[in-house]
Amino acid sequence: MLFDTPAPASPLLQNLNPEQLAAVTLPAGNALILAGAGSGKTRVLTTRIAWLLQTGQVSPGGILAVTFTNKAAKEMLARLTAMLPINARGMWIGTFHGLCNRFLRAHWKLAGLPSTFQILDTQDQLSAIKRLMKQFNVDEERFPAKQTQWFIAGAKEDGLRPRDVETRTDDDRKKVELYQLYEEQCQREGVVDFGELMLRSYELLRDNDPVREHYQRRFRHILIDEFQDTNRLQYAWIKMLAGQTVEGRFVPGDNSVLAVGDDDQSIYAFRGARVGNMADFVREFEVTHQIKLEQNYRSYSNILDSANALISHNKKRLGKNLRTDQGPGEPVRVYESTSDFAEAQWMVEEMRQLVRDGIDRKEMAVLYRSNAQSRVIETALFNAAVPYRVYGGLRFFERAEIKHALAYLRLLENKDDDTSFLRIVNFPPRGIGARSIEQLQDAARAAGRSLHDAVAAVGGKAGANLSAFVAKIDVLREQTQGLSLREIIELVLQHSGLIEHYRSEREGADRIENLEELVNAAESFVTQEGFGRDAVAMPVDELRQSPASQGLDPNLPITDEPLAPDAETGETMSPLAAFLTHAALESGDNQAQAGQDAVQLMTVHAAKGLEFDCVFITGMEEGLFPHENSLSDHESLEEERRLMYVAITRARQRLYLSHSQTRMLHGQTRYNVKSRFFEELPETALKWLTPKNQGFTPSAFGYGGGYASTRGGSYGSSKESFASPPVPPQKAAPSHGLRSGMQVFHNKFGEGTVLALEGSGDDARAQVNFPRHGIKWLALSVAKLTPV
DNA sequence: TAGATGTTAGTTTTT
DNA sequence: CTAACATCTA
Repeated sequence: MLFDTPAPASPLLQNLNPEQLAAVTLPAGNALILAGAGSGKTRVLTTRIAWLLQTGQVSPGGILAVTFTNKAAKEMLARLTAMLPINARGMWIGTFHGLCNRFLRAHWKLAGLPSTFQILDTQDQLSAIKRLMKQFNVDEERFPAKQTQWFIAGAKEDGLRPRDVETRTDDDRKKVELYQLYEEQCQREGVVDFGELMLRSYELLRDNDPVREHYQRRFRHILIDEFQDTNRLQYAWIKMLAGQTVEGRFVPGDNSVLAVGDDDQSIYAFRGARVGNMADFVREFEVTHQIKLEQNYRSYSNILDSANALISHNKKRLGKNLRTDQGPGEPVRVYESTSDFAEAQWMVEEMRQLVRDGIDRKEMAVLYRSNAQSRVIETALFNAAVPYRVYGGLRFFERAEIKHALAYLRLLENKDDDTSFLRIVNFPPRGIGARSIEQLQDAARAAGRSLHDAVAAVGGKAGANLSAFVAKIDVLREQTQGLSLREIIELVLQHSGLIEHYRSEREGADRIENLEELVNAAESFVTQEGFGRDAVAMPVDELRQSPASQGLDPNLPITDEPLAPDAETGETMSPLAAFLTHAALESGDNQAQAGQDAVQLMTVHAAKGLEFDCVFITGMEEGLFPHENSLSDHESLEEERRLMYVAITRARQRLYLSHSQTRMLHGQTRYNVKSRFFEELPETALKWLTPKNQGFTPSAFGYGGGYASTRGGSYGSSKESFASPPVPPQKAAPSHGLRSGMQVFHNKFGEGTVLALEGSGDDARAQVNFPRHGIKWLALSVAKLTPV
């Protein structure tokens, strides 16, 4: 046996494999768990917490467990309460942002925030930035608001305030200036964005010794899920809670940090995630225990072998190999189609067969690299009347009508929230146009006040209209005092005129339905167990509670110390404030019609953490997957490979990979070669449904005569080849005579390989990989390319 | 102020 | 090719 662990004494520890058991029962100290896909990571994490509690090593108040998504946090909590009859309230289990919010609600004064601070989501943040840029006459051509937003969010992810950002160019300086102005605006309005929640919490911990020491003493065990996805700031935040930096050197504290992650599943570098945190963690936290969970309980070995072989092409790895006790299972099926249309058509037929073989549609997933690819697939499924569900897109709290209603509610809470003010000042229309608003903004700027407060300074008809609006809000605020959350929302919906407005709109019925759903959401928020956990701050109560009062062993070490200076701020939030927080931090499931047996469509990113019996990975082409923007540098190509690794490991039983010779993109037909990832998969695990290495010959490879499907295996077998699907108009072969995969010669760059072709006639372009000069796009009307 | 028309970009995304 | 956005005209 690998680990010398005592026989499981507790029923908690039964049925754990040796590595899992070792991880669950690790002694105090810092440790890293490398948890492969499908290796029972969540189980280990929750059992670890349960075991710590049950063996009296820690009280619930001493636990800090951090995840990235609300879903993961909820699942952890649910599993934990199923394992142990404990009061989960004292535990800090939640997302980074949820916990930071909780922390800031408790210490708002020390953090320099109003007690009613509101949270800006990404949309709100963008509109706040646009407003700011207009106000300061920033050229939006040179500084697109989106880019400014990206810059600010990126800086915060790295823990940088404006003065910390290095500037080289004038553009940099301008961006930093905007960052500074944005900060001042947010501060004035009493709002914080997602990054700010993290950064403020971090800075308060860093700058306030009593607060930091309190929480350091309190959280004996810190557990972090998906550690490979942490950004610089999140890692720094953890260090703040679990150690000291002495003369620039980090010294781990005496609490225990358990980081769980998988470097091979790091797919969020583009939003600031830093896999390097894993190696840094091992070094800086002087990790003595590293455990690899490599036993996979999800997939058959053909699938795992494919995943292992693929990911072995990455250089930067901590090293890990998944294994399973299940047999080889079915081969990984590979299909080549002539067009994206045909690819979708084939998939629909295949799915129908799977349904006939008794597979639930909800156990089938179609994964693609980018959202744009879903369209063709949706059309094919729709035409074939196959129920499907697309992940992604607007979530409940992001819908316009919901955001409008929330803006009213937010203004009741915080009158200075100008973003909310502007959203609804003329919605529904009440005769307040751009001119009036401009006047108001000028007045507000002059007085250094919020829009709400500056209304009195605007005269004339505009002023009257504005005053009427503000009066309405103020009256609503009065009227809603003491009402229940449900009553507040109902009253606001009525008096805002939103319902009425949507009633007169053609497409309004859905929106009204959603607004009614908002009342329900609030209702269940109040009654459900969710209330009071994530959103409401009650740290003072918790802190003053002794472990004994939580129904635990009174001999446990007391970890709850009296709180730092502004402890008096621990008053419970109003249900409205809590609900608004909830709305901002948890944009709502986007499970529109959950429960229906529908095929699941989503990007590979969205599929992380999920699993399905049958998985189709589509669009396996150079330029798409790996994405063309990732081809130029090694780092991002490795991330693409990890993405493919994530995609493969979603499948339990059956995996399909498909690629198409042509694909409509941006309204033009592109000619693609199959993905390089095919070359990185083990031939023995694959089964080519279409002849391998079929060159690109549009006319020679038609529809219908494709292949005789000879499925075997667990789903029974079917023999018939497909009925010919409708034949779409076939594109003529391109006139330039080039094909993907061809070797060509260029006068300047020399010999190269054609990777992709797009456009036709004068617009035709070719993407060519020149070994000495890299990958280039060349306009065929200009560049002379001769086939070698 | 609103609807109409033009313009432009177009990976991946949770909080 | 679209969808989202911005600008223009009734």
